[in-house]
Amino acid sequence: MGDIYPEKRDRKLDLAAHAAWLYYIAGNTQEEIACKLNVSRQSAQRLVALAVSEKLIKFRLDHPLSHCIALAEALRDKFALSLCEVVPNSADGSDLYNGLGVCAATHLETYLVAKSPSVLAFSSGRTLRAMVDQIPAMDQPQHKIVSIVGNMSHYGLAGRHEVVMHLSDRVGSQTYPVPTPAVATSVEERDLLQTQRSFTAVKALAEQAKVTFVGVSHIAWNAPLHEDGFINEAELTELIELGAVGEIAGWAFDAQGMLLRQGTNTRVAGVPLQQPVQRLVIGVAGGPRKTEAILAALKGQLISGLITDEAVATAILAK
Amino acid sequence: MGDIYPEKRDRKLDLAAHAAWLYYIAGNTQEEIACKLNVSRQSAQRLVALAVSEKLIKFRLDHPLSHCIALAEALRDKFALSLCEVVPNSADGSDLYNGLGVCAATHLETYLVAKSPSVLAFSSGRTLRAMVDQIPAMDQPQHKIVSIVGNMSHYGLAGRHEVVMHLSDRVGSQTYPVPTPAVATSVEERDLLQTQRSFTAVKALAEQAKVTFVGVSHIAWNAPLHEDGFINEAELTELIELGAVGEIAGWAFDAQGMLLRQGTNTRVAGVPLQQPVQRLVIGVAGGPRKTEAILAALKGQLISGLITDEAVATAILAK
DNA sequence: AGTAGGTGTGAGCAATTATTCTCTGACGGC
DNA sequence: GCCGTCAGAGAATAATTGCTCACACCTACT
Repeated sequence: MGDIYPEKRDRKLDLAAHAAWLYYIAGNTQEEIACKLNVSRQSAQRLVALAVSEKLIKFRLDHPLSHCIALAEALRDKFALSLCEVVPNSADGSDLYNGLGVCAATHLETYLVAKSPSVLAFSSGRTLRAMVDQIPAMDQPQHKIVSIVGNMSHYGLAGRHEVVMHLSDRVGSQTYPVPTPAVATSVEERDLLQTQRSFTAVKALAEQAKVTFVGVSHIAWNAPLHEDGFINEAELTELIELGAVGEIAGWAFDAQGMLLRQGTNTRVAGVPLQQPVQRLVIGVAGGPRKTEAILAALKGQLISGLITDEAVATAILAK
Repeated sequence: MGDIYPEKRDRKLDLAAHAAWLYYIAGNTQEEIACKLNVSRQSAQRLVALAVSEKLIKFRLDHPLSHCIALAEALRDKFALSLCEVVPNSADGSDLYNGLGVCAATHLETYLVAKSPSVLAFSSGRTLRAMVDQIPAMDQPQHKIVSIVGNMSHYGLAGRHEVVMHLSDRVGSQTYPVPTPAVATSVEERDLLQTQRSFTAVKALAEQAKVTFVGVSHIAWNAPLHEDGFINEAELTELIELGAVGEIAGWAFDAQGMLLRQGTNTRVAGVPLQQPVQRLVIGVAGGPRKTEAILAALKGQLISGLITDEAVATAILAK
């Protein structure tokens, strides 16, 4: 009688298929299915579950973003992120800042439109600037917008990719910029800057920020930190020799995401990063050059949220 | 500002896609989704529902019988059937009786294995005989097995495709055959037969049957009713001229499924059919020749359940 | 033959999901 | 500019679903 076993199992799978059809395709409830198939409601439930676990019924997401969603969820799982978004790459690779900006902006907006006052913190950079450019004008004076990074170069110029002032222009919130260079010329200068009343206030605010948006940059010969004049060539060389692969808000870290204890990191004038980060810090960054830096930031738990592009997400997951 | 509308809608669809992904593919609960997407639980529910209604998420049944199941459900809907099964056609078209038999037998078995006594009624014919052949031996004396159709030809021979005696042999139930010809030679003979004690008992039982399995046959020059000797050629010709396209348990009906009031129908010696049928009467029939007869039986509400094959189901739905 | 282990079933209950209702805020017409 | 209408969000509630348990049956092993 052994030969009736597989047959019996087949019959059950057929029934399960039928149940799954009725449930997912015809939209019946399990009670209706039970009735139609002449089984108890519990059995109907089991049949549906069986069909799912046996992969008799397949779910397919028919949406342009479906691949990105899958990547985002994979990243979220792998690095225990509170938030992860992956934006599609346009075919020609242009327009990346825009895509990231739009995506990050929608998240930022959810905080901005809230009526209850929040503290929102930001680093600077091209990507965050693209985000701010997507924010429509509004009037939300109840929020506090804090910069966690000095935005002047050594030469006193305002940084090219200033974020917080532009944002506060648009949303009318109180702003707390950090009127110092990103990297002080000496440890002593850094210490001095950090005793300033304005800096301690900013630091206290930043530490209670509901969310912090940060850029993630790579460190190499074309590093933005250098190109934008925040560090000089010698400092950049030193960082590279120390193994730096990326930087967040001026703080350089190695391939494992560990913040360096030497080089310019001894003189960064901004609010320190937590490692591992305890609050919601969303890294917004994309582009193949940044892949290693972003991966490192994730490994080192410097960020708890990530908004990136499809190519980077794919590359990170492939490692 | 009109141009932000479609954008807004897109964003919602993106979100809905994400929610659906998390729900159906990642198996998250709606609360987890709500948390991950930073929306309320209700909104998450709405997003999932939206994704389903917008067909963002597709369900596909990956099962050999999936097409048959879809056909069966379509038939069930169209003709308000309590039960409908469609069995696949084997590539070469052979083996149809077997397929129908196996399928019908599984339904019959569910009644037979029950411990509480039931009355089960049957007509006769090749297809039902194939069903009975699939029933394993068991010992269920509590049931009553009733024939609703006379099973003798005019010449006193037992019908070639006798059902109830074979079934009772296998399951050990009490049997109530109808020891008359299927069609009497005259109205008077029919009336006489129907006053017999044995017939009235059978009729009473049949009318309380939990389920009735009937064959559905076509009426044409190669009609089983004629080939098996239940009616002669003149009677067949008459039926065809009266517009008969099919027959159930000897009762002929036209293309609309209306039982004829003339011809041999005035002399059928079996239990009458209800029209429309109120109880569970399962028609078991397949093969392209029977398509019209089966369709008519459905239209005329002579059966409330159908077990047929894929080709017939497809043909019926195409009409 | 009797019993232990496994498989499947139904009941009841807990968790999840769907629906309904109400409210708020936005838009358009007057 | 004001009011009506209406979409969208949240709360309450109803319905559905999933889980756990206990029991029954069946198998296989002693």
